[in-house]
Amino acid sequence: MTAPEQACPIAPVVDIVFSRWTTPILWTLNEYGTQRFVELERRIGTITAKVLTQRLRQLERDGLVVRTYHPEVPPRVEYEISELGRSLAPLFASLAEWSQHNLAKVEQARLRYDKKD
Amino acid sequence: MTAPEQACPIAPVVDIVFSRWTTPILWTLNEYGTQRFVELERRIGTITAKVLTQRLRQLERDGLVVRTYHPEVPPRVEYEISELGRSLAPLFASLAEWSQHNLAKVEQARLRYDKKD
DNA sequence: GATAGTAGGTACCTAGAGGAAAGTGACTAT
DNA sequence: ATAGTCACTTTCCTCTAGGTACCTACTATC
Repeated sequence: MTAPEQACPIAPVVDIVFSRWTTPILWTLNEYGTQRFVELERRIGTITAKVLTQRLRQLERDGLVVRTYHPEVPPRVEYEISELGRSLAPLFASLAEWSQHNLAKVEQARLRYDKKD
Repeated sequence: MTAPEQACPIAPVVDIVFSRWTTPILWTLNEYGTQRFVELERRIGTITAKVLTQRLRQLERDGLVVRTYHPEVPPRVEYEISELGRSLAPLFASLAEWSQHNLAKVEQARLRYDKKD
């Protein structure tokens, strides 16, 4: 299901970086630094523990997040953004800037489209 | 289903720009210029007509794509990227560059992760 | 009469993503 | 003895994105 985008050279990186929940997780880790599981869970708010686990595993596998397990009681696990993950920061900043300048235009386009017809 | 990401200021723009199939469509329109429906369909390859229609409508509604209908027989419809859509070009270029430098690192991280354990 | 091309629309069906809720294990605090 | 904490895991359920197949209207071609 990931194959179809041979027409687009950025498709693979989009799959990795912009799949569901990855940007809130990476953003939060980059913004607030190293965090434990429940901290992430609370800050992101509406994500369920199961999905958060899945996404963190995927991000760890892709090398964007570093997971450190401390075998204490109760267990403690810390997540931090990796160097590779941090290399996405300027990209995210560009996105935020585009958003600031152009999100309103998208809204206006939607209003126009929905009004007529 | 779009609400949960209040923790992340780029979440709205990610929803608009990086939802499924949008990058291949925008990329193709930007690369090859104005095109008809079947041209897009063939170039992207594995997309079905129904989904392509859905995505094009969404992109048109968001103001990223301009649709021009010529009431001839047989009907002719042309799609082109809008100015707002073109404003994404530098962003896509940054993504392509990140991809060139770091996609291999993601691959290596995956190999490491899958090997141990 | 049959077929193909054009740009879709519509109805039906299925696979998979994601949510809700409960369980786990080992220890601590009350 | 009970409840609570942490970081999940597991089971069950729902919902929707996307696929398949067929339909439209009109013309040209064989």
